[in-house]
Amino acid sequence: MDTARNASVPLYRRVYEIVVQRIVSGELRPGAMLPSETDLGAELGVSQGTARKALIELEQSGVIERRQGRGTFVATTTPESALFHFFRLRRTDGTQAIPEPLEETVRKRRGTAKEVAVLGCDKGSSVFEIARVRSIDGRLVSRETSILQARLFPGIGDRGPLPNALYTLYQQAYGFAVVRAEEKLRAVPASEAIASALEIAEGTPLMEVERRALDITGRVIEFRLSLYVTDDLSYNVTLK
Amino acid sequence: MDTARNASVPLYRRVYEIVVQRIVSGELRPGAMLPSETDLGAELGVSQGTARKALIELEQSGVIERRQGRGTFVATTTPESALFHFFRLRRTDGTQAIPEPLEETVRKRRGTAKEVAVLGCDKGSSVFEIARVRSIDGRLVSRETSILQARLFPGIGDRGPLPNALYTLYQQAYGFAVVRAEEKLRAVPASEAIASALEIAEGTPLMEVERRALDITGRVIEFRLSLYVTDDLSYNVTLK
DNA sequence: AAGTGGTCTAGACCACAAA
DNA sequence: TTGTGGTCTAGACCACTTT
Repeated sequence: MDTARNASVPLYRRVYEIVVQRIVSGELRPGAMLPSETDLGAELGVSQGTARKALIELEQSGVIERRQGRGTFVATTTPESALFHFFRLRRTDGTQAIPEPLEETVRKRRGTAKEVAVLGCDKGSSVFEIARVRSIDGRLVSRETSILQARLFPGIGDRGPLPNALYTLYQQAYGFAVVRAEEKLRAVPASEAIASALEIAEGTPLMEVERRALDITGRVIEFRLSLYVTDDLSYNVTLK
Repeated sequence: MDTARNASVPLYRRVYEIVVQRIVSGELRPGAMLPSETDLGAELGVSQGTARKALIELEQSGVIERRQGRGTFVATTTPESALFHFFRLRRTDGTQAIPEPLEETVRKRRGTAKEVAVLGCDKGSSVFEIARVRSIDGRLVSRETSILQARLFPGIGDRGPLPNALYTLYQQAYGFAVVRAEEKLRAVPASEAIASALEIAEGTPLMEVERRALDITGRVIEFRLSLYVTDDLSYNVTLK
């Protein structure tokens, strides 16, 4: 911890950034165990308490997971957590609904102006478009369209059927862990195309969710537009 | 800190609960200054570091606010923070929209079965129903219906026009601070009554938000059903 | 100058999980 | 038994705000 000048940035913050760098660089992969508080502190020349504070903040950011007696590990996006953490639909009785993918198309094309702006890539860049229709309890409930930078996800179109939880695939096959998502929700009428895809009447109210999925560094990994039929379902949020 | 037995609950957690009790009991009112870390620790017989940990968690819960050099204060629901913290609508360009109340009716009646269940009061209890229509940028955008236990909000119907930010009123006039809200969102068609109230076509897709507003102790203070026109607006959320 | 929260240290002990 | 995270202490010093 002696290379950087002070600049009034707290020591524990530097420790935080160093650990993030190790994860981003691939030195620490998802699921890997971190050094203990004592060892990390010794290695970086800070006290155990300072290393601990950094680890606690990393845990609160969702970057790592800590378990008493076991150790500290780089957070893993399991299929379950990825699917349910960012999937907010519940049945009206409050129970978790499990969405099953039914149809899926993947194609590569040039990104629209909005898409490249959101993804932060150059104008004219290629993107992958993953479109899926999903059902819950045997009823068609959603159409989702995910846009990815083609440069970051080579060959994602040649893998055959994609898993239910795309975020697990992003992490395991491409090393991008989604830790945050920003969403904009609106109520919109079903267009003719959507209505036929979801077998509902044209004009049926749908919940439109525009999502930006971000990695540790704040980069937009995926830009997704979802449409949900909320007859028997609701989108649940807690504000604090 | 010597009265309670250990029971494996951390000391800082007890400090946390003691401070919450002082706020709930009215001993510490919103805006009041708390003792310093050192004084609080000395008073309760714990170290400054332990008192500090409790205060940090209280701050993360939104119960208190801390400012270096100034002190620690019971969180105040200002009209601005109350209005914007739990009001998630933004214009499509992302700028904050300011909702203006247009019409307002307050009436007292028996709570429905669902209402008394949500509010946790006895069957047949009286409730206040506050219905409001709001506009943004001169356009009608929402109809909100808030349900309150009449027992907890005496005379709220006799105050004349209510302020834009109801949560500030709840806190300042009745001592209930809303610190958390749980919401269920759906897309629904406008009924005939709603359509005429909001001057839109019947069947127009609306965003329906069912909110439970909770105080520190987790009690439901208000049960609110809102309907929003999301033509030019979106409901913004960040998932972490 | 005095008082506050913010950072950092060094060490002790407890609770939990795995070998 | 060993190693991990979790709690708690006592004290030092820094940064910020107010008087």
